[in-house]
Amino acid sequence: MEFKASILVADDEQDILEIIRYNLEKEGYKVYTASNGQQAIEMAKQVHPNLIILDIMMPYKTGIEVCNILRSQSDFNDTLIIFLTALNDELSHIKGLDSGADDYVSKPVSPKVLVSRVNALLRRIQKDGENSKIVTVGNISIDPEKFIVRIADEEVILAKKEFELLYLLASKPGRVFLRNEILNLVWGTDVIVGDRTIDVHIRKIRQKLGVDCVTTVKGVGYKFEM
Amino acid sequence: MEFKASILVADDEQDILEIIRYNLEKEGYKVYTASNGQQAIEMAKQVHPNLIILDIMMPYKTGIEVCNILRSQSDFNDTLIIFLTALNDELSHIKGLDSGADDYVSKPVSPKVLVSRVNALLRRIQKDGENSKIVTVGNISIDPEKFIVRIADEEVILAKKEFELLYLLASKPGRVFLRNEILNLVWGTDVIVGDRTIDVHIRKIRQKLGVDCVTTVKGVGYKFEM
DNA sequence: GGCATCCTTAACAATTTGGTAATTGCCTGC
DNA sequence: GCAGGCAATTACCAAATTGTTAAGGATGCC
Repeated sequence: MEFKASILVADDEQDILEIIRYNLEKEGYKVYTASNGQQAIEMAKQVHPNLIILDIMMPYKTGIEVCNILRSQSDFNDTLIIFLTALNDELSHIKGLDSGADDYVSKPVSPKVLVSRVNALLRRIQKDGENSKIVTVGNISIDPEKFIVRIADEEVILAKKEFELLYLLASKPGRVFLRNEILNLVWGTDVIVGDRTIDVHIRKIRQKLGVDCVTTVKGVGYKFEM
Repeated sequence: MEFKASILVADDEQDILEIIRYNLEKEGYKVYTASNGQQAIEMAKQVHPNLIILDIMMPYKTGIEVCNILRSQSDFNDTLIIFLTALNDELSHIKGLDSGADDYVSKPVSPKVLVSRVNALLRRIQKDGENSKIVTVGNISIDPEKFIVRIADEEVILAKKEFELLYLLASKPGRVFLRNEILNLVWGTDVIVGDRTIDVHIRKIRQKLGVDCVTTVKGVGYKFEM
């Protein structure tokens, strides 16, 4: 990934927009902007940013309205939202947070403070990405960076697709992945492969690993378990 | 779980500690307290709270020191930290957030605002728990993600239709499902199957589970109960 | 170019599942 | 006690699903 994360900033004051953009880009974020509530919603749907900074007082739709609309869509469950506002009264502070925002910052705010808060919020989701490294289940460990699978310190070489498939299953041991899920997550949505393809790869994995850790759930999918 | 989440509050002013405790407990949180930095660390290691509220100015160890110590241990990777302080200058604000805290609140702060911020932070981790659609009734647990039925830790393997049927019944224990309802919900409206089909599946479930938890309501339907 | 590996597909075997029909058993009302 | 209605049981078959194997095209590496 080229950028640390993507951020959508919505404010009707052009100056503020630019100041924030400058500071966030300096930190390595990809920044999108919108200058009113309606535009913010449209932009959010298009670019699906990791975090959205919303001014509350905006034309067409207030930040709170935007927040409510986005929060009602499951696509934006994981999107972080920060309110930015000149209102400093306690009530709107609470209202903002309770409407599903993750943070609330009062204007005037120094760019540095804002950046710090953005970093603090994004630190959590970034960690998830980083952590998805080595998976260890029982005496099997899978290292996606080194592309190595080890069973009791014995290295096993898997082909790319086999590896991706195994890694997916092992990332949530016990959980059943539907054939469709597997296709989407390993092959992607735009590639169409025959039904037997998955089976053949599963077979090779089972064969190469020697251990029986991939279980078939007929009519449903496959799962990884020791 | 009895409590929504557990929170450790560390502050050297007893009054503040009590006010915060009162307000958080009112919200349904389990609250632990510590009155200096050292104590906060010890307490954190013992109770592993979901969130820690740290006053910055404390004897023995400042909040920032506590934060750094805890953050350096992987056990506390997922622990949320909020700084609470009278210092309102920008520098400590940034320093606090950059040292790995998740939020920073300046004193004097109204309890309501603090509670809102706590809620906002915890909302994210609580969601993870909700996702588990595991149904548990008595000593039977049904996990649709892992496609597993457990009776007193004994795994039972059910076929797809059997599983779906059992999951439906168990999702509302005690409630009677009409044969028609069952057909619609498990088989769908467009598939037509004979009347005896349900019985046969029910029989297989009873047989495999070994426990008599599916009750027939003659002329009406079936229900799940222990 | 030649070789090896990987990915996919096709064909067939093996297995499991879901559904049906026939029979039996149980309860209820008469 | 008997008939009727409904559910339980059993055995069986067809359909759906997966396992296995082999083969061909694609790709990359000497």
